[in-house]
Amino acid sequence: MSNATATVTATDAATATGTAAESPTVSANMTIYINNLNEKIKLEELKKSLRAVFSQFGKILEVLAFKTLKHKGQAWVVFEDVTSASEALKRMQGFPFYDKPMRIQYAKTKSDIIAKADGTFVPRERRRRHDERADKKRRDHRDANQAGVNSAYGTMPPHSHLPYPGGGKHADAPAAPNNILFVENLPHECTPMMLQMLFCQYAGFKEVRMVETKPGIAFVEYGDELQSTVAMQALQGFRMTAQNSMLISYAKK
DNA sequence: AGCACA
Repeated sequence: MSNATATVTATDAATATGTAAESPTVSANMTIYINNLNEKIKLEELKKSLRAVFSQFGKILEVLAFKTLKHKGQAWVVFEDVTSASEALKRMQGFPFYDKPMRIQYAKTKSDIIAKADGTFVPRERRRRHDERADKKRRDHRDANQAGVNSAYGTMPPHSHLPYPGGGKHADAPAAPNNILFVENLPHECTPMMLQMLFCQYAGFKEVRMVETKPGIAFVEYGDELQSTVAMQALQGFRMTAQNSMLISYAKK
């Protein structure tokens, strides 16, 4: 008996240590690092949607995402304080976003925007691994402007080639966050009134729509996508009956 | 898988 107890204790200790294996030496940070994001989503939309989904946890200072090979499918959301970041990390871990569960960790390092605010910012040339230090911004007389190709406005538009022939959405892409929720797995005896009682608790509620010929699903409309997102978070997985947990996603438009 | 500040 006491042996067993000792074993359990040892296991607990091992487990506690093992927990760190999920996020090795990364401690709390005001910035969360998200990966496993759907790489098919355009950056501007992705950042906007991340902001929509995460702003419920606190003020967001910045959302960063890049499309380079090394950084596809990843984003950083910078919160104003650590508490917001922690809450976001916990609550949104594994949240289905564009059909893929988000994987969230704390960022490994402090975001520039934070460092700038607290005075610890050091310009990047120091920490960039091997920056060709060609342009050290030397005080040479201004170099001949090379036909303007490197001007601030010379960058390629991000949409120079579209991944899908349709020019945008393709069949299996989930709907982007929007003001209308799509609710599934409802018990067949569920009525619009029952749903209204649940969904009208959240700000911006407008209406519930059900389709007679399609039992088990409903559409719930809010004033905007922030409001619909809050309701989704709150009611996701809500048990209507022992075998009916609501599955909520954004409606396709 | 991949931790940057375009």
